[in-house]
Amino acid sequence: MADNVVEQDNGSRLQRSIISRPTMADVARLSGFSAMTVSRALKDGASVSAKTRERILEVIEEIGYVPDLSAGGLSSKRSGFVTALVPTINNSNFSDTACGLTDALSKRGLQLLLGYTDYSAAREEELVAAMLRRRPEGMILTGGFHTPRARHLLDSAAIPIIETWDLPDNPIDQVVGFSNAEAIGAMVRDLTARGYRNIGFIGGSSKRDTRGADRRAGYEAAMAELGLGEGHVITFGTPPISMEQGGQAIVQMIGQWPEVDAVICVSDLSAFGAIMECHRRGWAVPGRIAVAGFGDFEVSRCCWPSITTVTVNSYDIGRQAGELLLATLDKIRSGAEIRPATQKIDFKVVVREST
Amino acid sequence: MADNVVEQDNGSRLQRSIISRPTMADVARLSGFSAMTVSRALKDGASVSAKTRERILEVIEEIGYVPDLSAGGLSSKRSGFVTALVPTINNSNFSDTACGLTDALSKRGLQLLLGYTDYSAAREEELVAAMLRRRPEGMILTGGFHTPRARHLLDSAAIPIIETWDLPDNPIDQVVGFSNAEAIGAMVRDLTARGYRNIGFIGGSSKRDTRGADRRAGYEAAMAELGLGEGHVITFGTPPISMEQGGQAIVQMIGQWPEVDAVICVSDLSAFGAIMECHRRGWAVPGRIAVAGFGDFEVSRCCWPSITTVTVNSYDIGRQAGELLLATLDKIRSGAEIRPATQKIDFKVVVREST
DNA sequence: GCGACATTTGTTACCGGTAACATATAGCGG
DNA sequence: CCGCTATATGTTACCGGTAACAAATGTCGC
Repeated sequence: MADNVVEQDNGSRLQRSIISRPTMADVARLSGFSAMTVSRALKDGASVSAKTRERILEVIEEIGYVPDLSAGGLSSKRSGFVTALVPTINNSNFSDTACGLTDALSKRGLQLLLGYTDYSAAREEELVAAMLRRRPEGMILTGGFHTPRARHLLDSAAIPIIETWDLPDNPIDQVVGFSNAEAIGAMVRDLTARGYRNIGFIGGSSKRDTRGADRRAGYEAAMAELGLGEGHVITFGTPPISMEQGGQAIVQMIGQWPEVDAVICVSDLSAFGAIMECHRRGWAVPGRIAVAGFGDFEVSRCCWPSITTVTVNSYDIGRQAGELLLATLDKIRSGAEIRPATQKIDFKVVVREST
Repeated sequence: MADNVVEQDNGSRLQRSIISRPTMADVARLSGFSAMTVSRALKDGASVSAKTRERILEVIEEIGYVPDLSAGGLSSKRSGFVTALVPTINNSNFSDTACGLTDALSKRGLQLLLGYTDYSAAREEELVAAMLRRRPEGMILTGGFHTPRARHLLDSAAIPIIETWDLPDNPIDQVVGFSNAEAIGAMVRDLTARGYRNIGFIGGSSKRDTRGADRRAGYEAAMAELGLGEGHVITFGTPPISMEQGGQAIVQMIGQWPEVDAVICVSDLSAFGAIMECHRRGWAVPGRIAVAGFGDFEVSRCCWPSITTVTVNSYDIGRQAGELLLATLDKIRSGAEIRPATQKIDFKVVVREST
């Protein structure tokens, strides 16, 4: 695919505007007030007469002044943003969480700066270091596993940290999450109650996806607890989880353990891939084999058969984390006592056609 | 769902560290060098003796100094980041573009700051304003439609702007995209070549998704050109496009025009929803009706029947936009002439089982 | 019309770095 | 061992705002 480059003729915007952008001093000079008054006019709640503010805003509009937040932040020691790190942005669970965060934080004028770690603790470490250089007022992380250096950086950052989507054994600070192991345990119990006895599990082979690993552990624990044997686990490659992996895994599962009558997949995406592969091969779902997923993705609601899954209010994880962060910032400012706490988020097994 | 709050007992990290973070001056004092030398030690390519740098890095490590980029940027007039605005992050097309951008930009140490507009020009305007206050070195936009105020802000920003995923009639600056109308035209021709004659189109009713509107226009143009009549269009609600909407739309399509033998959907997501609804109702795809989508999402490759679609290298849009931005920044710095250009990205109709 | 107080505006210093220029030190050929 | 150049380091000013305090102006009751 050779690229097709077409010249345009709209002049050169950039060369026209070599002159540097107007600053607050320019506004001050042109309006006849001091820079400080201009600064106040832009901040609501400051004491500036209506007339003055009006005049200043006029000048601002006229010369197209745009305040520089990094200069302001340098002086006021408030950067005005919060960082969130998620494994991947292309996953409705995490993007919903990001939306919840944005909504909660924007109420107080805080911006969200998003980074994605690609499920890699090393990249998380890099991002933590890179983000801290911009002095976020708080940080939201996904999961409880971090490199020692990342943890050290976070520990000395002196800003509120919230870990989400998990219940870490040794939390840094605050937590908004749930137990992935328990959630899968609930799914195992639900399948058992419906009469399935030979329940398998399909998940990633890597430990990079720690929530995936927790889910597998939850499966194994529940199987043992219910006296259903050691279980049958098929693993596939590294995250992010793909649909295709689910398809391959279920073929392997049935090949290896034909007696398996139900499979729990680490994610709806792999469950979907598994179900589609079953269609292709003429294996009825749930007649020949039942399939359940995790995460309540849109595809599970919409596909046929619709997929039994564990639903978690992803948006709410973000919203609650955002609100907790705001509350913590308030406490820091007011000098109130900060008590690290864990907010547990509820999950629920949603039974659909696939089981 | 009541939230379950559990107190923890890990001490209060935040209250311990009220003391302000170390600055470059602290490093300077402790290492016995001047702040400027510390600054140079942290910048590669600067003339600092190996011994000095080593000593300085030692101190930095010891006291946990983290440089403040906003202070540095204020002085050097280089913020070190670029902003990209996408309609939504929860769409593999745009998130792939974001990955391509990240990869291209990180080669030169630029960070990507992502914002999502929710397909709203008003929110785009807000984001443009908010982002410009942080002085990005460039900005990547999705599509060519912006509010007048957003356009004005961008025009006076004096930074390179790249519009993507579209070929705007009146571009701001540089463009990396393709014609959505042409792409759908190619799909109409492909279906025609396969013998389909009554081709319908399913898309959003809102103009917010301008790429969606372009695709519809491309459909209508191609139908007229091929003498296939005015076509049959069913619209559903506002973006983001959901799978469910596709399911509802195809039922309406068949109800209204039973003679339709093929449907093009504005996105693979709605195509998928449509196909699943057909399954449910026992309408064979493509026997009773053929269904095509747009965007080559994973679900189309994996589902059964797999979905005929238009594939665009989303990652490459990002990568190329990133590289173009870097090249433009170089030109600005070297004073070379900047010629706004449009880089056309290729698209391709991928025929699969659903047609 | 005066003093007490509230409101509005100005001044100065500083946030934490880096550019630009000045100066000190090292390396090196003759 | 000198003088020249290259390299290493220091000094000063400034980037664009805001905090903190000072000063001026306005308001109001008596």
